[in-house]
Amino acid sequence: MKYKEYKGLNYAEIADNVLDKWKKEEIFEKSISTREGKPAFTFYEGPPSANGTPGIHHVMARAVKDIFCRYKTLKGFQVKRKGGWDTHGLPVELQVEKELGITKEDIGKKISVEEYNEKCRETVMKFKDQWDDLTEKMGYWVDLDDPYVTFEKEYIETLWSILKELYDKGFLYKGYTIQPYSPAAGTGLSSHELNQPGTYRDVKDTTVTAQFKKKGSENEYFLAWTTTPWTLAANTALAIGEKITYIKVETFNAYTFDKSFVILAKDRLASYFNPKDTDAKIEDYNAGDKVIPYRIVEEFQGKDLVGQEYEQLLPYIAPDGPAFKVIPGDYVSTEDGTGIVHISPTFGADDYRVAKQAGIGAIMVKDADGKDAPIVDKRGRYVKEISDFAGIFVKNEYYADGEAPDKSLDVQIAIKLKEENKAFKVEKYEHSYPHCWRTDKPVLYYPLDSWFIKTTAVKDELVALNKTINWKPASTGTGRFGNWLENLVDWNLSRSRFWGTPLPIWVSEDKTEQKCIGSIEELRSEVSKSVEAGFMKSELSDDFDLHRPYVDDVVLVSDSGQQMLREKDLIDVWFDSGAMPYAQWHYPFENKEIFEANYPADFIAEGVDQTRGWFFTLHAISVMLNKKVAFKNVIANGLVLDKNGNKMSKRLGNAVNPFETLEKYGPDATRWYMISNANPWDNLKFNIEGVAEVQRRFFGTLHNTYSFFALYANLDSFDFSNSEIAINQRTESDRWILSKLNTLISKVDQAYEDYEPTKAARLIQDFTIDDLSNWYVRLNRKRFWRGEYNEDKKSAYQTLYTCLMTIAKLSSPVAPFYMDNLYADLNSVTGLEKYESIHLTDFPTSDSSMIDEDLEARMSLAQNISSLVHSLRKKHMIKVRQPLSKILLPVLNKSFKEHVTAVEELIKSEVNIKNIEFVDDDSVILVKNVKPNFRKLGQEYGPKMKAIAAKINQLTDEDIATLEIKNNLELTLDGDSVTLTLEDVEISYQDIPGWSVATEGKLTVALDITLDDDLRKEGIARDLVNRVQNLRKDMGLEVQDKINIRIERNDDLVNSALESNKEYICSETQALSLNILESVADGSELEMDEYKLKVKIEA
RNA sequence: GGGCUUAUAGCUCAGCUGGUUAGAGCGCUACACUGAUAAUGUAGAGGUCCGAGGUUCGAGUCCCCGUAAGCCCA
Repeated sequence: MKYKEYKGLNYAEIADNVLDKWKKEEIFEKSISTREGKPAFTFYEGPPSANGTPGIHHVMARAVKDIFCRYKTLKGFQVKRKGGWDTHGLPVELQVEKELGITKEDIGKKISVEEYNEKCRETVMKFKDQWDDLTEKMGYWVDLDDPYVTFEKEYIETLWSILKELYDKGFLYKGYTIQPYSPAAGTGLSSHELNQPGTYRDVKDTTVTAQFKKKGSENEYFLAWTTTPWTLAANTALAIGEKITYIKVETFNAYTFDKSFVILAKDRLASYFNPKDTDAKIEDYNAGDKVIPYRIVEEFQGKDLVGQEYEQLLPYIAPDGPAFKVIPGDYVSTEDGTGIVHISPTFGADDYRVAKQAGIGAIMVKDADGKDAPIVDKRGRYVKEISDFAGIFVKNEYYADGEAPDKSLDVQIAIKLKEENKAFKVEKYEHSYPHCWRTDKPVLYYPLDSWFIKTTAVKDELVALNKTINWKPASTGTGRFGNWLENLVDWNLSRSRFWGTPLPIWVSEDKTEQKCIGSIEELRSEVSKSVEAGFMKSELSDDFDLHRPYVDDVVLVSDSGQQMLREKDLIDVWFDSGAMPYAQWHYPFENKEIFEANYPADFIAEGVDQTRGWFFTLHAISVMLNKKVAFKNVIANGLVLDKNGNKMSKRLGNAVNPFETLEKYGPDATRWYMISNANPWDNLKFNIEGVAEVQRRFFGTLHNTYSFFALYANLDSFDFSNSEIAINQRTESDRWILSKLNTLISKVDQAYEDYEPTKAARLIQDFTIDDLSNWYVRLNRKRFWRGEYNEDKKSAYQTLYTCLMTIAKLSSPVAPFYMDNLYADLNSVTGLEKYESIHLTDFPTSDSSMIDEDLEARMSLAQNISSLVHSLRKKHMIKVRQPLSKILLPVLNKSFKEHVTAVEELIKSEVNIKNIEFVDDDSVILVKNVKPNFRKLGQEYGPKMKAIAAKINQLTDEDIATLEIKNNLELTLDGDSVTLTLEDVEISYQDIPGWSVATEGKLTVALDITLDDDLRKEGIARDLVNRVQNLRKDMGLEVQDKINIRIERNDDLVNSALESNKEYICSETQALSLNILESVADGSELEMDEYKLKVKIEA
C-alpha cells in the first residue's frame, strides 16, 4: 500500500470526493451515534429564513458554528444539532405583496387571507434547495432531515403553551405604545411604511419655545421648544441631559415685556439672545424696547435640575399620576431647541419611555367606552375637555378641502401662550416630518393598543443572569446587550399582520373576560363548550390550522356565557425563534427528556445584529419561564463586507457569490481564510485574493510537506509497522519539532476551548509553515532521501508522520474536507487508527513530557545564528554553496555555550561552515556596548532615569569592565551618587575588529570569510553537484536512477577539486563513475561563477 | 440623538500587565538558494501607530475630548 501521490491538486475536487464519502458512509450521523452515552454539548441553530438566497456571510456564520460543534465532538461530547427554518414574519409578507402586486389593504379584499397565507407558506421555502446545497458544500454539519419549522402546528402549539404560562404568571398585558399613526387613514403605520421613499418631507411649522413656570418662584421659567405646539396640553414633564450645562438668564419677555428668569442649556444661549445685546443694561430696559438685555446669573449641571417642579402649562386636564417635574432624558441634546425637552407621554415614543422610567403620568381622558384615551381622538381632533379648542383638528391638513381655519391649532395655541406670558419665542421652522404614504397627510405619533410581555418585571434577573454568559466578544455582552437590558422596556408582542403565530387570547364582548389558550387540546374543549352554547356550529377538526383566518373564526364562550372573539394580533416573529429551545422538540407535549438534556445551550453563534433579536428573545423567554440562561457561550460575529469595507449588496453588484467561491477555491480554503484572517466578531473585509493566498501559503505548504513525506516514505515503504522509536533515541531536531508540536496541541486546544478560532487557526498555520516546513523539513531533507533505511530514517518518518497527522486533527474543525482527506491518505497506509473519518477521532492530547523548553530555546538560537550568517554571506556575496571555515560567537552566559554546542551540527550544515568557535567574555578583542535597562531603572529611580540613562550611554570601556568585575559602579549626577549593578544595564558585543560581524539583539556572530584552496575546491564540487542535479532533472531522471559522468579537463584547481571530492560528488548525484577526460565532445557547457565545464551525463 | 465596535506599512493583521530601534504575511525591488520547486532564504524601500489634550522619567498601549467607518436602537 502506497501513500497517495498527487500530480495536480484540485481542492474543490477533494472536497467533492470527501463529501461523497461522508454521505455514503454517513459520517455525520456516526459522529453523533458513536458518542451515544457521552456528555451532551448542546448547540442551538438560529433558524435562517429561506425566502432569500444565501450569501457569503452565511458561510462565515455557519463556519463558526460548525467549528465548535466539530471540536466538541472530537473532545468526546455528543453534539446534536437540529436544523431549523424561520418562516413567519414581515419579510415574507412583503415579498409576497410584491410578487402579487398588492398592498396590505388588499389582503382580505382582493385576495383572501387564506390564499394569501398559502402563498406565504410557499414563498418562505422558495430557496430551501439553495440553502441545503450551501450547507452541504461548505461542510456545515446540521441535521437537515428533521428540522424544526416555525409554521408547523406543533411548533405553534409550543408557542401557545409558553404564552399561556407567561399569561398565567401575569407577564402578558394589554397596554399602549406610541406608534406612527395616520388619522386620515385611521391606521397605524409600520416602520417599513415610514421608510418608504417620499415619506419624509420638509414642512414649515409654527414652533413655540414655551415658558414653564418653576413651582414656587415669582418669575422663573424653564424654556422648552416644540415643533408640535398642540402637544403642549399633554405635557407632564420636562427632560434635560444630565451632563449638559444649563444657565439661568435674567431678561424680559418679548411679548409681555415682563421681567423673567429663564433656564436653558448654556450652548443654546446664542440661539435665543443676540450677543450684541449683551451691553444693554437690565436696569435701562423699558417695555417695548427692541433691544432686550440679558444677563447670565447662574450656572448648573443638568443633574442638579432633576426633580424640580413646575406649574402645568395648559391646565385643562389633571394628570393621571405624578407630573410636572424635571426628569433626565438620555436623548436630550443641544443641537437645537433649548436643551430642555417638553415631554408628552401620549405623543412621542421617547417621551413615553423616559416618562415611564421616571414614574411620570400622562394627560388622559375617558373615551365613549370609558377607556383611557389621549387628548386627540382617532380622527386627529382635540377632545371636548380641551374647552378652548374642542373639536379642532391638530393639523390643518386633516380638514377636508376648503374647511381648514385660517389659523391652525398650533397658531391659535401660540397666540394664547403669548397672551398669558407663557411663550418665550414663536417662530416658523422648516424641518422634515413623516407623512402617510397613502393619504399624503402628516403622521401623528399616537398611543395604540398592543399586547406586551412584561420583561421589565424580570429585569434584575435578566441582567444578573446575563453576567453569567460568556460573550465573545465580551463587550457585546456587557455593552451592547448589557446596557440595553439596563434600560429595558416591555416587549411589544403585537403585530397587525396575517402570516404569523396568532395570539391565543380570546376576549369577551364587554372586554371583562379573557381566556388564553395553551394547547390544541384546550382549544378543542373550549370549542366544544362554545358549540354547546351555540356560538360554534362544529367541533374543532383534527387537521385544524392554527393560522389566520381559521383561528379568527373560532368563537369561544366565557365563563359567564358571553361570546368571546380572538384578539386579532399576531405575535412578534422573534418570539417564534426565541422559543426554539422548547418548540423545536414540541415540548412540553413531547420529548421531555431530550429537551431537558439539551437545555440550556452550551453554545450559540449568530451575527451581532441579532443582539436585540434572537439573543434577547432566547434570553428573555428562558429567564421568564425558568429563571435560567438559554445559552452559556455565545459568539456574536461581525459582518462580511466587500474588500473595500463596504456593505455587500446585490444592488451594488459587490456581493460575493458563495457557490462560485466554494467552487473555485474549495470550502476549506474559504473557511480557513474567513477564520484566520480576522476574529469572527470583527467585520471581515472579504477579499477573494486572501482566499487564494491562504490556499497557496497554508494548504500549499501543508500539501508540499505531505507530498515530500509520501514520495520518500513510498520509496522506503514506511508504514509505521515498526514500533515507535523512543523519544530519547531521536535526533535533536526530531525532539524539537515534537516539543513544538505538543506545545501547539495545548495552545490550540485552549484556543478552541476559549472560543477563539482565529487564534487556533493562526497557531496551526504558523507551526505548519515556519516550524515544520521551513525549518524541520528543510533541515532534515537529507535524512529522508539519503542512506539506508535505518533507525535515524525511521525516526524522521515517524516524526514527520506524527506532525502531519496531528495538524490534520487540530485543523479538522476548520478545514473539515481537506483534513479528512489528509487523514485518510496517511492512515490508509499505516492503519494505525480504526476510524473511518478524522471527524470520528479524538482530539490530540498534549504530552507535557515531550515539551522541552530548553530545547526550543536552543533551536531558536540556532535559527537566529543561521539567519545572521546568511545575512553576512549575503553582504559579502558568498553563496551558501561555498563552504567557509568558521564563525566566532561571543559567549553571552554559561548556558549559551552548551546550547549552541547542542545544535552545532544543525548550524554548520544549514549555513555551510566547518567550525564554530567561542570567544570568551573577557576576551580583549570584543567591543562592548552597554544599554540602560529601562524597565529596571524606571522602577528604581523614576524621574532620575533620564539622567542616569544618559550617563550609561557615555560609559567607557574601563567603566564597563569595572562594572562587570565588581558588579557595581558609582555614578554621580547633580551631586547625587547612584550605584549601578549589572542588572541595571544590558551588555552586548557590538563588534569584533577585523571580522565581519552581524548583531541581532544580544546575539553577535562573526564570520571568517577567508577562502583557502580546500574550501574553494569543495565549493567547486558543490557547484558541480548542483549543476548535475539540474541536468538530471532536465533529463527527466527519477531520484533513484544511476548515472555516469564525464567531464572535460579544466584548469588545475578545478581538476583537483573534482578529484578530491569525487566520492562526495558521486554519492550526491547517484553517479556510478566520474571521469575527467581530455575532451568531451558531446557534453553540455555548464556556466559556473568563474569556470565553464563541459559535462556529459549518461543514464 | 444614544449604545457598542473598529482605526498600526500599499493590502490583511499581530503588538501580553506602559520600557525607548513598532512587528508578521502578502505585494514591490535586488540578490541568492534549488532532488519539497506554482516553493525557499537574505536584504531594501514603505509608518505623524486617526487627531488634539492629559497622566508618567517613559504612551501604539492608560485617561479625557474629538474625527471617520460600521452595526443596533431611537
